[in-house]
Amino acid sequence: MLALTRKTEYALIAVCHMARVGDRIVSARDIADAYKVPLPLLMNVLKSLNHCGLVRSVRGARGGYSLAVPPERLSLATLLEAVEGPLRLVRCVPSNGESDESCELIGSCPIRYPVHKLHDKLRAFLDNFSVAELAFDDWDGDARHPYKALSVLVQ
Amino acid sequence: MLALTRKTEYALIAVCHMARVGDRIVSARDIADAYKVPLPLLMNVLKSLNHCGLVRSVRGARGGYSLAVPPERLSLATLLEAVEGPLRLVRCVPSNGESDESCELIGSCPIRYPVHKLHDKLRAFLDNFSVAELAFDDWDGDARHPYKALSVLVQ
DNA sequence: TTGAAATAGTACGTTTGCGATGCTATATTA
DNA sequence: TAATATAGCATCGCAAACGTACTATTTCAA
Repeated sequence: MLALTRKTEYALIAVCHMARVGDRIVSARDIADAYKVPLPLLMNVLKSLNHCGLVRSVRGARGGYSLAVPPERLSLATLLEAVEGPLRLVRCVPSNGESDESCELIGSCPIRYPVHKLHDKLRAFLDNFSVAELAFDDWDGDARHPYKALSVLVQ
Repeated sequence: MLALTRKTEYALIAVCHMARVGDRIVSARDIADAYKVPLPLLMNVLKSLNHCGLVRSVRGARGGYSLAVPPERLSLATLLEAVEGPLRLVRCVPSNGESDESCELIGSCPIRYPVHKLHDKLRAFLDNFSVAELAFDDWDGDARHPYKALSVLVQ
């Protein structure tokens, strides 16, 4: 439906939070409590992110997570693929050299080329949208805005 | 999963075909046969498009469909919404004045503003991508390309 | 006038993937 | 050694996507 999944929403929240606190280690519980995100789901997401090397994890008491990649260099495309798997607008796009899962129209599909072009444009769009852009957005000077308040709290 | 549904794929095929043949009326069967699209599903999609006024329908024998909007002025956003319903990247985006379905974080959500910004950018991207751009793409001069061949057939 | 072709509308069954939960194992700190 | 936190599974329910079916209506053409 061309919508983000909840996993991605949780990932965005977590990653933005980590971007804002810098190198400090934050536990999944901290994030879950702060943003009212269900803890078990958030943990699942963070496991995925860790598995892909986007965050570093520290086990044990006082453990937690921190970004393994500078937020300016972490694209939405990378984040999405870490959580939702290969990004493919339509099935016939061979994402990352994966299986074509060709739609039996292959070779004669009337929209194959243009749809691939569309896919590439969307991909480029997500490639160029960094987590930093999300986390450190300027809030048009509205000091009452919650993130503004948060950014003061956090550093 | 940030992917198009099959309904949308079928809609893209149908609409691109209609854009290429101009004002001629084509039946669902014609399109289904030409592109090996399952006829019943294609008909469902065309019904939706007709319901939204994007195509004109002619009933009865020799009936069929034709575009009701010039392809240059038919955006992907419009097409998507006709087939898949309101376009909302995340649930908390009140698309078209519809219900918020607020995520109980409303007012304190840390990524609300930036995600809305992302949503707006994606929206703009789809608003500015016309069906004509898909249907009449230049195929980099590859005359053997199937659409190229089709375009010769068709006008 | 009648049959064939085509769309209109709606309803229903099936499958898939997401959302959510639970459990055990492992590592670290106090 | 107890508490805290992540790692890695595995499973289950449900909503949405996917596909199918049926009847009604309209139009053309023989």
